[in-house]
Amino acid sequence: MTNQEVARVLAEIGEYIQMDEGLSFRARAYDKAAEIVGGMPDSITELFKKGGEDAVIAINGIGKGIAQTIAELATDGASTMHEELKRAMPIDLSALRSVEGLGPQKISRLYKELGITSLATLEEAAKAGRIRALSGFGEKSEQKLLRGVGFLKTGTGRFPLGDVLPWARSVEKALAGVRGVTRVAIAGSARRRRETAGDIDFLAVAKDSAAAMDFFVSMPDVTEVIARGDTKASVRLASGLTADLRVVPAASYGAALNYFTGSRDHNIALRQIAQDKGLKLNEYGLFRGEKSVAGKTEEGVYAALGLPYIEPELREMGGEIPAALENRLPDLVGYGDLVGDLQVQTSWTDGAHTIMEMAQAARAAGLSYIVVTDHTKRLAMMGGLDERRLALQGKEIDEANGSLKAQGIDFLILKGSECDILKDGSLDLSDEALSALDVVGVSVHSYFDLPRDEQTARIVRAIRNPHADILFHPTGRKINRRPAYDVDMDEIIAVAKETGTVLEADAFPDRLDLNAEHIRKCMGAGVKISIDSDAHDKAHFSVLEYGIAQARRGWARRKDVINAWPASEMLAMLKH
DNA sequence: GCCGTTTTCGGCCCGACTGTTTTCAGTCG
Repeated sequence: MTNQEVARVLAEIGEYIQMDEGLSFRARAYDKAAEIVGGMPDSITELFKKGGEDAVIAINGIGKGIAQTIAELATDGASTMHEELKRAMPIDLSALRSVEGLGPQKISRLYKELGITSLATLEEAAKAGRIRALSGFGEKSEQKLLRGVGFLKTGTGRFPLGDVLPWARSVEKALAGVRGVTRVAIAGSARRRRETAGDIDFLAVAKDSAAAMDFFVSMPDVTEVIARGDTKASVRLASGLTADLRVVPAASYGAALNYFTGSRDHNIALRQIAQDKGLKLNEYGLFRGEKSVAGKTEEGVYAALGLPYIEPELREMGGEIPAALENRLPDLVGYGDLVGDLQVQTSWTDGAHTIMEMAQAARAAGLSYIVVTDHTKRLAMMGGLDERRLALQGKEIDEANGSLKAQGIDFLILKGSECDILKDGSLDLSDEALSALDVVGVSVHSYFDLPRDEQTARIVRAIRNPHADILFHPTGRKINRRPAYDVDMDEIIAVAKETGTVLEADAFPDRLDLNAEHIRKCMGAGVKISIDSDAHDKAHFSVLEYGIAQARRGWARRKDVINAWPASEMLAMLKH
């Protein structure tokens, strides 16, 4: 069983408990355990198999009771408690739970009093007007549930950050122009730069919140106002995305920004620290009794808690609190730190622009070198380069460099390749052709369905090729389109460490491959990464930001990222 | 159900909004 599956069972048990007890501490314990297991980098069932129940109990937040459930899941693939709860109430809990406004207690009543077990039976009952008859429910709740079901049927989940951040920034700018608004910020998971967003949170400071609220609920793409109070509004957009706005006084800006940035668990940990110091932390500030101790700035809040400032990308309860307490937070790679781009395609294959056009665009984006990495012949559909055309391209690069130099422009175009990894792990170009290149990237574009062992062995063979410098988009996943191929990344990382191979963090918003967790593993193993745009168009250098964000989420420092180094140092590293 | 250099018992994060209430429960983040 995967950690996600175990987490789901634990969370469902927690929800069932909530049906009877409300959000009791027992229910919370299951909820919390689900969060912990879901966020663990290593397999909980493997941990149990190796270390027994004791190893599981050693995890903070998991005690004897929940460890027993985990033990059952690891050995039988099922938990008696969970099975009994499901038997007593055979409902599609996760589907019903995803309806806006429907929580455990209402779900329980709908089942007991109307026999509602699924989205279909919920919709039927609502349409027949049977829900409004229940005490505590009314016509409005019934309509809201109906809208909720309708929304789920249109089926949208989380949106790639690259799709929503530009929109969020435009709203941020517009909000800043609303009368009375003195500060605006994007908060939530978008500020933490999670690779996808389910909603977007905005925070504003305004003397009079009404104008900001009015603006927010009447933006052109709002299709539904879910809530609108004095200080908080929530809307649904045509795209399916939800957006929240919260307005706070200036004195609370830092505390509120911290609160609305999350993650939820990070906030809970901070409040725990506050509590231990006899303080109370909420979105309005940090208080000792009635007296405000901090709250105007985020830095001030952290400082008053005895912590250095923690960057939003780290606020995921991935060890940032202990690291902060011990003053060993990483000095993260910065958004302006990249000086080169090691994966760029041109019109020689499937790119839209010429080598020189891409070089000029990269320079305009603040870079001082690029590596031209067109596809190779195996990708015939894209006009992949064979050895002969690659040599011709090399001549064009020499000429382009000469022309830049003649104009006194300090910019370097390097020769490279996105060389295809064939089914058996051999490379698509001859050793002779590869040895003429400055940087050799290798990548998988076929046979995604190989068994795990075979896929891993194939990629290992490719990166063991002495010419291979970088493994491009190592897992092949495309967000919301296809999962990663089945590959043992721990093994790949171990071999990369041994061979000095660099692993790429492809910055393209639908790839973000490596993801933050894998980058974190690379950091742990001492494997270097490159953050590349995978640009196919002049406009694509802007996506580097998303790759940097994921690298920061993976605790990468500037010195861990080879294209944050000058070209000479980067090349010296690749050639050992 | 989990946890503990103040505790093995008695705590456990905190507040806004909605709808149905007539003082609050449920949900959400």
